[in-house]
Amino acid sequence: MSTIDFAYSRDANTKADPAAEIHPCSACTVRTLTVCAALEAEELRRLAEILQTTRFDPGHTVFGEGEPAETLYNVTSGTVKVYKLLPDGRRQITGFLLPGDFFGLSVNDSYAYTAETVTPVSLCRFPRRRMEALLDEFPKMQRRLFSMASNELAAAQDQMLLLGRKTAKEKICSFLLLLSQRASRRGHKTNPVHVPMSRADIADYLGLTTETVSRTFTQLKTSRVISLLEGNKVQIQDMDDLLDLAEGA
Amino acid sequence: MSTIDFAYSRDANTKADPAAEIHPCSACTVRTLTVCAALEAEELRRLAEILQTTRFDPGHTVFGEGEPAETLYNVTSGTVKVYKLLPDGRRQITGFLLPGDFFGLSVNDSYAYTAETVTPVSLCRFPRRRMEALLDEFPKMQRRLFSMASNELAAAQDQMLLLGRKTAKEKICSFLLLLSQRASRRGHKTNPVHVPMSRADIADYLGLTTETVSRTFTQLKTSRVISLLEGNKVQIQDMDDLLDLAEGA
DNA sequence: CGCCCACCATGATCTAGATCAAAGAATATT
DNA sequence: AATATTCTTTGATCTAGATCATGGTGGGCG
Repeated sequence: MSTIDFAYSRDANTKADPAAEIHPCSACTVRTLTVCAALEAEELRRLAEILQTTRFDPGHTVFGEGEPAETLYNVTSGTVKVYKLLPDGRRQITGFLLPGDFFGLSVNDSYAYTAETVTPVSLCRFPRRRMEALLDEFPKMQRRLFSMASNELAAAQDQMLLLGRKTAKEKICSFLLLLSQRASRRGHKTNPVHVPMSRADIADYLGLTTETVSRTFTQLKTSRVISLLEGNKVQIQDMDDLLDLAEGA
Repeated sequence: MSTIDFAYSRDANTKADPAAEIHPCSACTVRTLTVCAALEAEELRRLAEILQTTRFDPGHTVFGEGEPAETLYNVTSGTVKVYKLLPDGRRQITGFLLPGDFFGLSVNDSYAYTAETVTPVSLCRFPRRRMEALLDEFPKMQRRLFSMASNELAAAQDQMLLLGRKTAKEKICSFLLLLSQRASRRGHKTNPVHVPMSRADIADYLGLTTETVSRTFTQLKTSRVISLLEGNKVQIQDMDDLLDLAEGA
């Protein structure tokens, strides 16, 4: 959910084992190194000790809303969606997690949302109790975590503005812009931007229906704002155009 | 934005001076005491030193989006709204702050939203730099702040579900329920619940128009779910009813 | 006391986006 | 290669809530 600047950005290309197999996670250790940039060698060694990586297929539920929150996750590769449901099945996706993002943090004892993989995903697991112990020992990590939560909060407020007040077209443009910006922060190319999630997922993220998402994409394509490329890529024709469209300016 | 459980809950009834007058804030010191429950006497003394209280009239802008974030605020009495604007003036209120709530925290150097008073308000000010220094010294405060941010994040996700997927009726019912719950957590009576903000503010919080808010209130009144009392109070007839209506169950 | 002005309610109408329906297009399965 | 399955696009229609318009109401102030 939170995006962090990493000194490096390539993901672990370890041809990892099928779902649920577990092994130590060296890539994530490096990530964590950056997260806790100021940590001492000893502290890093201790952190690395508790890290494990797991690989999941698309459509796998990592954890469900209400389950006891025993693990903090970091995305090593792939995309994860987190969402909340209403009793009748209406769904709101509250975030897409990309490599480098953390999720599963909870101050209560249970998860407040469901987390599900969108693509094949590698996750680095931080057992909650051991993580908390580390936090007590190393205030710098605490601080970093707080700053991550604050960033997420700011993003959440942007999303509220989007959900409450933007039109369908503005929502789609904002979404593409967001993906592009996040790609840039992770050191990937921002244009064309990779859109790994389905129309239905985009709809549930933006408070729309799949039909409206689809129609809006064709509309943007027709008016030469974007073009749709092979492999779920979207080419943005004019970034400034898109920026204006995203804010209704 | 965040709600915290306080050992005590009555607000400072000090007949304070007109807008912008400043004096030491003893009530807030007590609040902060609870926030940092585990702090030592010396730590508390240091905190009390940096606190100041200011009183504002309704409709006063405490700070605007984009201004340098130099102060963290705690609501001593009254109600504050925080919102974001689109270039053409569309507004999304992202939260109402009640006594005990903090706002104005920013990891960046500028505020991400505008904060404006709804009722007469007393605010306790925490200068940012001195606050940060204290946080460095006392990790427990850092921890408490993190937990507050996490709670706010969970609330933000609930609000996204509301904005993206709920009907007007469900939104209004959820809103009343939220006010009631927050009143309860602050040790006030939960029914009838005090609704200090205008229809327009409620509309901008729920992603509706004033007309729809008004219509929905009368609709709920007609169907005997609530009744509107004197002094901006709303009597909830059946709490369970309301809870079902809020989730579309 | 009564006038004003901002808030609130309610009616009439409109429309963005939902819903319903069905035909392509892509991907997986046998 | 043929077939099932799921995702996407597009069309036709409907509707919740927006917009436009107007009158009611209550609290502040001369």
